Amino acid sequence: MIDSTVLRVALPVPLPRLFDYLPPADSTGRRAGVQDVGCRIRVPFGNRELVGWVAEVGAPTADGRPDLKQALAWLDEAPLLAGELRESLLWLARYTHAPLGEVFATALPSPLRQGEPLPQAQQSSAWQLSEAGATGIDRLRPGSRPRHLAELLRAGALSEDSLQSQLPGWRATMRSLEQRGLVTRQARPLDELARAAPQSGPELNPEQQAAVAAISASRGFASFLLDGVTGSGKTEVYLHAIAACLERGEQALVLVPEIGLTPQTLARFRNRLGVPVHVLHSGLNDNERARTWAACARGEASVVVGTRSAVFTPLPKAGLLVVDEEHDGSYKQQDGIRYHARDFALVRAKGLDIPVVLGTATPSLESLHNARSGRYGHLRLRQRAGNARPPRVRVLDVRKRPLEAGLSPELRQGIAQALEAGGQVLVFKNRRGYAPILLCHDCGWSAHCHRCDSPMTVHGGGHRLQCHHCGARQSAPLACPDCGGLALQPQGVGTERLEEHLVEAFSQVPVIRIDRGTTQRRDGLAKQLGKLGEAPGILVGTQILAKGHDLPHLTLVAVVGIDEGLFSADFRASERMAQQLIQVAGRAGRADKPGEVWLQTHHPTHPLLTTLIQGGYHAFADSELEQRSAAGFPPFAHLALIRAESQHVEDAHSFLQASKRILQGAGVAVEVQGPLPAPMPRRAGYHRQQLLLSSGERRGLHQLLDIAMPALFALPEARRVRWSLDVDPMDLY
DNA sequence: AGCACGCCGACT
DNA sequence: GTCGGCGTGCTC
Repeated sequence: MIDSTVLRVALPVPLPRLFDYLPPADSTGRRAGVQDVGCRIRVPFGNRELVGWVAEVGAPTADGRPDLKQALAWLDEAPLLAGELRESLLWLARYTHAPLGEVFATALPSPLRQGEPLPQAQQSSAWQLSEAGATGIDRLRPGSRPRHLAELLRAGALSEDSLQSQLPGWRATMRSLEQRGLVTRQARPLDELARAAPQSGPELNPEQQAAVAAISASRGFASFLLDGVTGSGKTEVYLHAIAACLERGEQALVLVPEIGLTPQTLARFRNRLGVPVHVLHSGLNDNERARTWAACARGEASVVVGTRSAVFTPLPKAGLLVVDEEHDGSYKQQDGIRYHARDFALVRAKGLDIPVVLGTATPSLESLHNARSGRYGHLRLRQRAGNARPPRVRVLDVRKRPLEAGLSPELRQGIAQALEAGGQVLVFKNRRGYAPILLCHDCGWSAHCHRCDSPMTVHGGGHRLQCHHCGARQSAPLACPDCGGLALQPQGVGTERLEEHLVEAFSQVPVIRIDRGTTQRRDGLAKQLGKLGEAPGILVGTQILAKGHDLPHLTLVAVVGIDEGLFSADFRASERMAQQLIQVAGRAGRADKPGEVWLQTHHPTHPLLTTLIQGGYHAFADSELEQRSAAGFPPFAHLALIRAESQHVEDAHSFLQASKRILQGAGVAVEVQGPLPAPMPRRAGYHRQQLLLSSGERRGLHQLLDIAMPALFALPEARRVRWSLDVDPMDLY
């Protein structure tokens, strides 16, 4: 009995417990102790090997088995997950009621998860313009690839990693520039190269100054809702607050929504801050992620901009967290560990004892509620920068009006006028594809997905069918499968059909459709928008158009078909619709050209619309918060959803039934509803059912889940279904 | 989640 | 005669 120490290890398996091991045999004389908590370790598990994290070190538990296996090897000298990040992840595991090992696995880039050593400092070389390149850049043909690459480098040297993410396939172009002596390769560390004199930005207006002052004045943890109308210069506020943070030698982390991370945004951060800006998004490869993670862990990276998962970046010298567009739904992970990056950012800021800024023009009702109740500082920016005027909103009542491709004659005329006046037009329709339904006019049959029981969307001008829920594709039948008739007609209007119609009706100007179908790549959107230039033209698209790039020549935004959103069953549908409407409306008009928003609807007197249009987003939010309060929905109640899916309905149902018995037997006052069919009762061949838990007290909800989750894992019925728990579900799907 | 063990159908 | 289907049981 030389060493009775036991290592309690968190493993990336869906089992709600730690696993005990004897410390590995170690020739270096390493003795296991509390200092090893957070180190990765390789262990035998069943008949395979896993990488786990030492969560606790201690004496063997009384009920533990006597025949412990020995761990195989240490993978870290010093803990990889320590201090604040470890504490915050422990919190996340408790909050999501998920196995700790799975939470750790979610937080780490995959090479580190798989046991690779922490990468060394950035060694990849960087490229910069030579003197000849800096002077000769204007001689490169505008719009060409070499010119584009040279423009990227004009802001300062770039590492090969960031080139890879900004301009895939850059190497060939770079080689030709190198042969002409326009660029040089540098092996020096990127930090030295990229540090440039920060450029100054526009002068801040008094509201922006007040916001920056409030953020910079806070010592220790403080949370702010930066509630600023579109175009009010929230980014300027971030930049000033970050600059102040950099001056103190501290790190800043900026979270952005999935489609908000554009090369333009990055260039702006790089130019204005004068330090390397590290990027983390889904397009990076594993090694790039691991390198950036390591650079942050060592405190070498001072500014990180990233999407959802960047919230797990280690920040030993943290000074500021920013969550841009905090209302955006992409911050919530919808599978695996269902965390909300905005909420977790608050936990991290608390743990790091630094300020966190949530910025948006359309605050989530949760954040607004927190701001109003005094939990967050409420910083408001009411003015648009540069004296731009808010767009004028006009509601078009289309009841009884003849519609062509869903457009009324008035709207078509409005578009024509805007184009004639030299402006650009955005037509917003939140429905991809040609038409949402293929209907047989003879017998009433309509095309449904076999695996989802939901209508298939018509694509390809009427020739193809696609299920937007599971991705299934097939060609459209020529005759009705039911009655054999030839009267199959696409019903309703999607962006594709709108595009078809607009191309025909406005053949003299370019019509560009932008939705998930046309814009796969990250830089694709910029390229497509570039095609429009400054000349009159039409953009047709879905919500992907609601944010991101500046469209300075846009004078008319036409919103078509928001009526679906007015009557959705989901409790967050109104909020989402209002946010979408405000965001897309915010695209219209800049300083020199006032913008207009035309809203085509069958429900011009719907209270939601009238409140939103007459009173703006905050008036809408007031009335919506009242309704949430009355109906017992967030932020006035706290929800958790247990979902189960299975090939056989009975399996899902009996698991949830058994779960409900356990939940109700726990003696905690939490309302349990269900089992009910989920709003998409069948998806990709699986039957989906759910159990909704709600409580006025967050504490009670968690108490119940603490008691019940181990029992749910142990249910024999659990093995026959795919199930998950979602604390704070975004939608009840 | 993986992975093995285990007992019933159509094929080299 | 086997290869392989997925039910069920376990992982310190």
